[in-house]
Amino acid sequence: MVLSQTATYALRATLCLAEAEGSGPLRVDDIAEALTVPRNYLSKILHVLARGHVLRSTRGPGGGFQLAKPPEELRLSEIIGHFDDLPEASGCLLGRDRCSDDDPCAAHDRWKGVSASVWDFFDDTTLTDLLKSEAQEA
Amino acid sequence: MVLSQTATYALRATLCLAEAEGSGPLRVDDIAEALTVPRNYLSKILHVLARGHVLRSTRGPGGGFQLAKPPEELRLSEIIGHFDDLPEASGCLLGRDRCSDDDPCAAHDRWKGVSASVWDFFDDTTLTDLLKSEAQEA
DNA sequence: TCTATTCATCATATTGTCATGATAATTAGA
DNA sequence: TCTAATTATCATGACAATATGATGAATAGA
Repeated sequence: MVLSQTATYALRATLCLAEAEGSGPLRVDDIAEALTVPRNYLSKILHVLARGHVLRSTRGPGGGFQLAKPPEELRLSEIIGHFDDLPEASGCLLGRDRCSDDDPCAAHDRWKGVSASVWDFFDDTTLTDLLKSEAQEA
Repeated sequence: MVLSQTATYALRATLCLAEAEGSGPLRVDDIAEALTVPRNYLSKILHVLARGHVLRSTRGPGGGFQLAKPPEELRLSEIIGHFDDLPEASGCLLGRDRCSDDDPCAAHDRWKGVSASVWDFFDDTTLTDLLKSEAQEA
């Protein structure tokens, strides 16, 4: 997989919260059930996103998780970046510590463009973009 | 990192063997030292590549590893595919079991093109392509 | 203030990746 | 045939990612 299991869960959960935008917080239990994802594990993931100001959490009755900002402002990179190294940060394809235009590895020139297109995807796409695609289905 | 440590070692090792193309087999010890990579671990990796007909191994004095075919015919996908799931095979960004044009996830349409460009890179680039880039360096 | 609800956190288990060290099997050449 | 060289394989360990279960802390509402 391109993304870790953890990042995938995070993405699906925020997408789920984006769909429910405006109708109050969702409980971990409900999200976990909707996504068929381990409850406590998801809880920790959502907690990370809350600490990272992607979500807001409220405890007690009626509590749960909500998006911290409108879905059209939430880029996939903001979500995934809390769990996986994004291509931009993941550096050299051949694992060199430093690899730049000035000091390139054998793959640098060819890999650079591909790597950038992946980064651009994660950084340009918002939750709203994904919701739109979903709405277009069928 | 995009590639696992293991796949990175495999790629660097085959690149090393491509450079030495024609001058007889290289020993694991020498490759491991040249790449600063754990010896026994690399041994296992090279063994996998030999089983996968990417390399040929010969035991005993004067033995070692060589490419099983000329470097211009060896695509990165053939090497990496023995260790990592390539984007083509890694499926849905959101981790769905099945995700296709007919039954797409929310990210499918937008991710498809990016994913394909990554796959194309690994499947179109040969060891010779990388050696050429290296030669162009300063 | 009490209680039920809900997130937060801790302790632990499981699995896969990365890595090391020791030994077996094969082979070229003396 | 013997020996040294070299890959092949086995046993094991460290560590991170994934996952489970139990308990703590905060809060809305009675």
